[in-house]
Amino acid sequence: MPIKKNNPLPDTTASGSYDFFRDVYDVVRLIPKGRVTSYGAIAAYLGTKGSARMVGWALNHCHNMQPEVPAQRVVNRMGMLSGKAHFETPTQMQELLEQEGLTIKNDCIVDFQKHFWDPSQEL
DNA sequence: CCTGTGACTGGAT
DNA sequence: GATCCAGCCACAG
Repeated sequence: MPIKKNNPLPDTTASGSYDFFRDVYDVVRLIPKGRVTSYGAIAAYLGTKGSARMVGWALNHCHNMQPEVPAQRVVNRMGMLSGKAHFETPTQMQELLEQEGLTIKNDCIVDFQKHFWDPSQEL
């Protein structure tokens, strides 16, 4: 179930209809430090299972978002940093994760399963 | 309105 | 196993 709480994002973006985005950002912000989740898990939690791409697409717009979204904690189901290219520098995503106590090897989170955080199970 | 494009995923090949 | 393939759906042009 979507979070649907009153979370007034600065919005702007003219187009309106930012419900999906807002929900994605809300869930991502709830990911505990040092834990990670997958696009699919978030999509499933929001009730749009199978639309993991939308989650990734939403995160692609999180750069100008306030408050900031810890997008580094969202990776694909294999635990790979598939979105690192979309950060300010290609190494920032890995560095951020390492700062949170995770180990990255070959763009892959070591013991991904161990640090996995499933919103539909934890929330 | 129609088309192309994804920070993805699960099942088929 | 590794790869391919087809859904997925919001958005920009």
